[in-house]
Amino acid sequence: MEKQTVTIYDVAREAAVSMATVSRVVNGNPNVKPATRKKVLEVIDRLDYRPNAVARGLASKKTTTVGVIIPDVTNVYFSTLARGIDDVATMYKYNIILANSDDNKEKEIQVLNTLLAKQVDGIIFMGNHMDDQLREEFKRTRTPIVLAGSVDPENEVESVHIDYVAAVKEAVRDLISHGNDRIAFISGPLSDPINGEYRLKGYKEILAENNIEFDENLIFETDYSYHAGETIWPALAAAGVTAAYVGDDRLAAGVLNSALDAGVKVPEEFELVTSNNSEITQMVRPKLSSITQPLYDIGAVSMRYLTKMMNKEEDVEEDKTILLPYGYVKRASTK
Amino acid sequence: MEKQTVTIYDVAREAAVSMATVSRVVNGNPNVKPATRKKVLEVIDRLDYRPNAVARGLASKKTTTVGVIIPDVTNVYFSTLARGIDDVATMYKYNIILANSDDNKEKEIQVLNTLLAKQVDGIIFMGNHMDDQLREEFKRTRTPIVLAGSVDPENEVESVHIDYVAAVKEAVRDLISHGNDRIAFISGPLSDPINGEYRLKGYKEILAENNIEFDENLIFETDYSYHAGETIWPALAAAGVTAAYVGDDRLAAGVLNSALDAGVKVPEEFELVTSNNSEITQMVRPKLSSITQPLYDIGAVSMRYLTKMMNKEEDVEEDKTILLPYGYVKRASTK
DNA sequence: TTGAAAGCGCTAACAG
DNA sequence: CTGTTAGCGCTTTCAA
Repeated sequence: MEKQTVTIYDVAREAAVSMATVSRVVNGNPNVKPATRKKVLEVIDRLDYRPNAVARGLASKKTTTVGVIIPDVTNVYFSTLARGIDDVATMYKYNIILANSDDNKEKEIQVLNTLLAKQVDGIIFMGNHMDDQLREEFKRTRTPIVLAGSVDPENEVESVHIDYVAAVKEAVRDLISHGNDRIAFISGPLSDPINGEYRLKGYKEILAENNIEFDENLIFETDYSYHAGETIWPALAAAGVTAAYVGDDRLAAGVLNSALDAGVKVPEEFELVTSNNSEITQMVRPKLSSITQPLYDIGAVSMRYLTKMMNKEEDVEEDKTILLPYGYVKRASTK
Repeated sequence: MEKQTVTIYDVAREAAVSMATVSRVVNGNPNVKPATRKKVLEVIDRLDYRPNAVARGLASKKTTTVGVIIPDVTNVYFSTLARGIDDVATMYKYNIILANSDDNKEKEIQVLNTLLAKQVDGIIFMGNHMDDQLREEFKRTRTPIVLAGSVDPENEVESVHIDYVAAVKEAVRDLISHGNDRIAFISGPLSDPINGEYRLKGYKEILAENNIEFDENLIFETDYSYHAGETIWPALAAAGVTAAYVGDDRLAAGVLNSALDAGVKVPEEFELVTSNNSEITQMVRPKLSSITQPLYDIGAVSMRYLTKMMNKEEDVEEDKTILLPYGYVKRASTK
């Protein structure tokens, strides 16, 4: 039992054909006489030959692997996207190199470069903020890139996500319809376009449509953690809030428990809706009303989109951004 | 802007040195005169040269990427392990190819083979059951493999995890100390050694030590989902259970809510402890008492262990399994 | 300290 | 339908 590395050459010799022929049968090229194919296949089986993907990649300039940049796998929002990505990647015979970026600019760029060095055929990027530097890096490469569940305000790089503005409007509209007029907007960093531009825009719009004055004191900017929400109630109470829209489920669970632990009745005295409809929304009591997003599908569609770009398929979308449908489910955290 | 692929050859020409020299500076080989190194570095920078990792891999037979087989990234238990793995992988300049297996034997084997075809330098496997077939596949390859948070009952392949038997004993002991003598054991498939062998063993042992007769009707075998727990209360009630040990947090959240929704008082009428101390345990009310496992560390240590094996370091552990410390935190779900 | 040259294992024209 | 022949871009002896 030694460093037995069976190569295509060994197979060719044993089968008494050329390497080219072996290559053909391995790659399913139809131009091979059935008899020879059978013979080669037998030898491959007998020798337990396994094509070396690295050599293949070097020769063909295709690695059948795509890079996936993710802020943190540990966050269900992203891991769900990742699952969708991996599933369709597998479907199309691709593998995924997963790299955590912590949403950190330096890491993102550095990871991007090592992915490129590894010659990935494409890249799926998930992140909360796309800035100019990153956009520049993206433009420097000819490797296709698509953003999954993330937005590029400049709309220069292809992306797939939901219509955040409309979704937030729908959620807040529900709150307004119950008579609330002091509704908190609680989200992660407003510097993330998804919060500061889209969601906030939806929030403001629906307020305006209902003649409710926008009050800056009702905007609560935190991070995405459960912990951030856990201690927020006093601030909400001080602002005279009776309802809240929250941009992240874990954060929402924190907000909910924070209110509950303070003796507040939900939804009687305080209503809240969250944004991702992850399992968490149903594990807490009362269950959380939430915007629903087809996270798995966003990942899946992103990857599908990427395959089209990698194969230079003709029918790539005219528009660079694909919008998937969102929904809204009412549960016990709202009246 | 064309297919500009700058190769090591271009750099060599521009810098008026040989490819070998360029290779040396790129790889930090000390045998290069500072002056030449500087010159080469300048050209590299000017040409924006980026070494092709695939070519490198073919020539050196090292890809600096490791394969990670995971049942489902979407599960925090595993994604936390994965995060630990990725972080130390990055630290050691490795990248990770992440592949979901759904705990499915065929997929596992198939994924293993494509990983091997891609010439990964090592593999980290996470899965609930190691069977003979898989073990055979593992033994066929010379690529180092370590199990993270998973066990090989035969102890033939290296692994890192906690002492499940002892951990369960501690958790159940707490329940017993509160006077409970009809304690349910709720877990995923008993065919998974971690449940059927280790945890169950701990459960039986501590029962025996306290002269409590083992009752098979108190064993509830389900899957790992939240949903599975959500409907379990009637069965528990029928069995006259007053406490339960649960093998998975999501499952535990389901069990808890199932009891709560049936009007049962926790912990007054029903106590329960769970196993992974994920964030979920603190999001539900009452918060769940739980065994604590250093999940991130298990991932990190696994990867560190793997690097040692890949570098054939001398001081690889004598024993094939590394046990990390566990803990137990009491919260409101137990008296 | 540096260079020449032989591969690594496979694909992809190009002939035949 | 099959074989020949170049590489793909880099590492790695072996000499110098």
